Amino acid sequence: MSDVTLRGALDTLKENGVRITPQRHAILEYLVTSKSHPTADEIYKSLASTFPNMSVATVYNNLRVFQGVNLIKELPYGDSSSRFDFVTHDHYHIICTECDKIVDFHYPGLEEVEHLASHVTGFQVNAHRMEVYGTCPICAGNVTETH
Amino acid sequence: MSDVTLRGALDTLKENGVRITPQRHAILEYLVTSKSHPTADEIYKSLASTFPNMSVATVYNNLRVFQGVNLIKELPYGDSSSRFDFVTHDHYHIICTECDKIVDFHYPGLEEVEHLASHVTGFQVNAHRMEVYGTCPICAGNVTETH
DNA sequence: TAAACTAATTGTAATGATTACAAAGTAAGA
DNA sequence: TCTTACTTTGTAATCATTACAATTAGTTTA
Ligand SMILES: [Mn+2]
Ligand SMILES: [Mn+2]
Ligand SMILES: [Zn+2]
Ligand SMILES: [Zn+2]
Repeated sequence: MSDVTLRGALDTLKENGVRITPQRHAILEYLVTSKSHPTADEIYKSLASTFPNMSVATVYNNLRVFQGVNLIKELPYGDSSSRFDFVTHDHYHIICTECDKIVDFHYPGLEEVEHLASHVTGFQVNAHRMEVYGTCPICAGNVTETH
Repeated sequence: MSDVTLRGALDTLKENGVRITPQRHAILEYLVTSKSHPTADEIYKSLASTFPNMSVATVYNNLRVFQGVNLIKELPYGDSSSRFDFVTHDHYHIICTECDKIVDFHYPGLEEVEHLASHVTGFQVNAHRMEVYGTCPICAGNVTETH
């Protein structure tokens, strides 16, 4: 099924006239299959064995290309490096402030907030971002490690 | 009235055993009176005339001290520098993606999202962040400049 | 196909915000 | 006063990201 997702992503590139190079294919595949939210450096390091000569600049370049055609979203964080999320459907993130784990969750209906914000500020609204912070079950000690 | 706010902030420092140095007083005053969301560098530059010898490290150090006693909040952004918000009451931000203007707005009741997130992920929830992005009236050209 | 043009990658230097750290200064207590 | 902890300062280091020039690869044109 992530096979299908990858194929769809490659189609999107084609439709937008973006060449599918081996590097792009590999970066995209990594984003789709690793269901995590990797940093540019994580992608770079993970592909180093397959592409020993790939430049870190190539990773950044192509992450920007992918953002340009809405295949991925950047999650910028102030202190550390940005993380990248392959876009399937809209969702939010909850982040453990102890171990930095990021978990997806769904919540409907924050368009209401967008409307209100637009109404009281006069802005034209395009998007919003929302993140919940807390402690994950493992860090909270509520869960016995699997053995 | 921002006089009162500043005095309250200084009290908070005292209560927490944090010394009130001239630099701390000035940085805090700047945060309270400028109702904006300044960067560390903006604070540093604005106080340069009064404190020609103040180090930029002092600004960062004290911004962290103020965060420690919940007087201010950091708004980290991936690409550019963090902005700092003097904490009065809870509110959200709407940000113009053209000119980077930040405007406060209020919205009640996102505790519901926290609850749901906690329920579906098992996290203990502490906080959330939410920002709306769009185009401000001036950048959208809906407003004639004041003259 | 060869030449010409365009897009993509690479390597490396530069940028810029933030932090680390050591030295010097300042307040406070015994 | 002596001692200790706290604070500031100046500067070097860090680290993610970007800029840029050179090289390579792909595509179009003749
Ligand atoms: Mn996600
Ligand atoms: Mn604010
Ligand atoms: Zn955790
Ligand atoms: Zn604007």
